[in-house]
Amino acid sequence: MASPTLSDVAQAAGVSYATADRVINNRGNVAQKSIDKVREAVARLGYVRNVAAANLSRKRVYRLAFLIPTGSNAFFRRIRAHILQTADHFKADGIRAQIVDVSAFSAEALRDGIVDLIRRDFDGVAIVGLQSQLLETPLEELRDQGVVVIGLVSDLPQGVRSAYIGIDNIVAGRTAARLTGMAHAGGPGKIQTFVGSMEARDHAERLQGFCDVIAADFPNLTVLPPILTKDDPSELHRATISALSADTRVTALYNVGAGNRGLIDAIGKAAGSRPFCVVHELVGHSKQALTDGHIDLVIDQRPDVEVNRAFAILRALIDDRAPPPLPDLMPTIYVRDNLPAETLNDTMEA
Amino acid sequence: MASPTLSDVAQAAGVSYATADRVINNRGNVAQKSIDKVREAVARLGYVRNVAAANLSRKRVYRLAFLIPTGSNAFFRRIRAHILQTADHFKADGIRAQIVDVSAFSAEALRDGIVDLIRRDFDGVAIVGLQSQLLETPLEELRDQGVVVIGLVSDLPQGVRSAYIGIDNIVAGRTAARLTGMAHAGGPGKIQTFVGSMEARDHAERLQGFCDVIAADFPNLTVLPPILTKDDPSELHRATISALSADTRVTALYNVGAGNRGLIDAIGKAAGSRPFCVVHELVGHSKQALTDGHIDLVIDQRPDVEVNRAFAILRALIDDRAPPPLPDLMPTIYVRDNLPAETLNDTMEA
DNA sequence: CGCAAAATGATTGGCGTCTATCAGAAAATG
DNA sequence: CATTTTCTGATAGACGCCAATCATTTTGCG
Repeated sequence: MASPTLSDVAQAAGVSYATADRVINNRGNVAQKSIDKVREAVARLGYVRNVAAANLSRKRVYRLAFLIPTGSNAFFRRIRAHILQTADHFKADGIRAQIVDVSAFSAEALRDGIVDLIRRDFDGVAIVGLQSQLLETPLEELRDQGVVVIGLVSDLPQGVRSAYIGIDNIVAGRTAARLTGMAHAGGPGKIQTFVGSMEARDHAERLQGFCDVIAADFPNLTVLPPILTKDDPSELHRATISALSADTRVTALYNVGAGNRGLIDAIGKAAGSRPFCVVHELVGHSKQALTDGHIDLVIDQRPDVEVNRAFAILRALIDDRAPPPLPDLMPTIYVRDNLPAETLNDTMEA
Repeated sequence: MASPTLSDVAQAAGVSYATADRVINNRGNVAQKSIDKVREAVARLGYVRNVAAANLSRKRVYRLAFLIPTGSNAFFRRIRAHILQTADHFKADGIRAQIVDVSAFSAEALRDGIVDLIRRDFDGVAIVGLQSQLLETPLEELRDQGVVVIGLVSDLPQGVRSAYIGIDNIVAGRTAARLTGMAHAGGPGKIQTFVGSMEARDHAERLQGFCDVIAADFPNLTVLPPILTKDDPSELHRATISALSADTRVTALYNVGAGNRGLIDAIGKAAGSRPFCVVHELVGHSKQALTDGHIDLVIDQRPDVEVNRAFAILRALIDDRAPPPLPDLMPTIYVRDNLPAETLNDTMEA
């Protein structure tokens, strides 16, 4: 009934513990015949290495770093809170995780942040990345030191990271479009879009996906050229007001980027009926706006799920074993009725 | 830099290892003064018990059972696959999980299944439950043996389980209604609903939530009385055809229960434009129907997430410690654009 | 004060694995 | 065949914690 140990395996295979150990840890200097005997015994007994004992014995400590942009962005505050909370829980499993601040969206700053990591002896790092060649050399250096690197939320140059954890932003845009299209019930419409910056890859991809679906499946709708907002709430506020008051009746608004507070305020103050509104990321104010009926949909990338995955994947990569079965990550649709219970979001509001 | 051990704590507190151990394991026979000293040292050093070492030492084995209804239901096949996969992964952590079959939706059979568990020495069980008083006595007996019991997907009588892991079906129904309402864009409409059985609590709750939202926020829409289908695909097939051909133009279909294959077939064969269609649970055929454009939305309860949670919560309850931070569980909305990548679902199709 | 009760210290033998060492046996080599 | 090379066995000390024992000290109380 009890799980077989490596001693049991050795005995069953008719070899010594030392030989069995040599086999399962690939230490070499073992005859093929012995390897086969041990493998057979492992299979027969259903031996599985006890990771608790293994980690204890080899004093495994996972030192993880999360490179996260600074700034007051509500979304990244959410990410940070999740990381800290998860890190706290995993302390008992020998995992130390810390957040390293990088100034937001500057390739140079990010490169410097990565260079700093090199001397700090981590086992794995998760980075909110950028597509910049500046990062490639330092990331290669990190990797050469045996540090596992993954992209989080926003991808790194593909050659130098072991995994990317984040949603597909084309899918996110397509999803927004599908629902916006549905909400027109076959009638005509004009959709005003807002982007923070067309250089931001996620923004561009979302807009791309959005336009693709509208063009393909909703010929009755037209997508107006995006208004640039720099993710700045006051810019959005202004742009929203002008979109609402334009003669050409806009039937829907879709903000690809951040700064939703401005959009929401503008809508909240506007009189009469409003267009169908879709934004990204569920945070304090977007959630409130859903509840209040100021907006209709929020497409969220579930940073909590992403952080969970990041921890699990980092651990798996460091141990060089298969990650546990984890929920898939995809853009999640919130309406006012399926909002998650209050957890972190409220405390985030401040 | 290295984590403090209990010996370090004892030393820092100026007591012996034995006393420190007595404190952190609540063994009693310790003076308050010593307790305080140890607590202070723990806080000061940031001591966290090494669970790997602890579990190793106490030979912790988590024996878990999942009581799952038998039958060819695609949803439960999905659940089973996830359980087996997760169980396999956690073998290395000293977790043995097995699935125990119960014949579907019979309170008597479920009671017998629970009674069988009593003699089988599990540490925790997750049960796809029913609201039946029949279950209370055997569940109490289980609990008295120190077995942790949680409800999964469908709740148990509340007094006798430690947690429930599943979505709120009222929320699920409300979500379906919100989107169905949106899809009418303010125009008039008639919605045909289908339920498996009004005795099934989840069905009743979904319908309830659905009707509530339509009544409150979409006065232009009417919900037709539900058609009973017993979750039988051929019943649904028939009912769908008649709903589609009725003189009174139906603008939306909402199936609260299972048997979607019949509904999908009927729609696929129908000519011309079809009503807006919403169903529950993403499985092989509902996913295909979304992709093919036969239906518009699938509300899913993410059984993979549920199973993940079940394992984590059971472990936490057995160890009497806080569960790890986990993603919230809520009805998830799928359109054809945000479908998860293929994992289990395909193999499930057979 | 004296005695029982309560509290503490000191210590031990695991748990299953890793890592290392060393002697001895088997196999390959010329 | 002797000699080298390759392989094997036996063993031991960690890792951090648990559970238990036993001797000793401190405390409370009459």
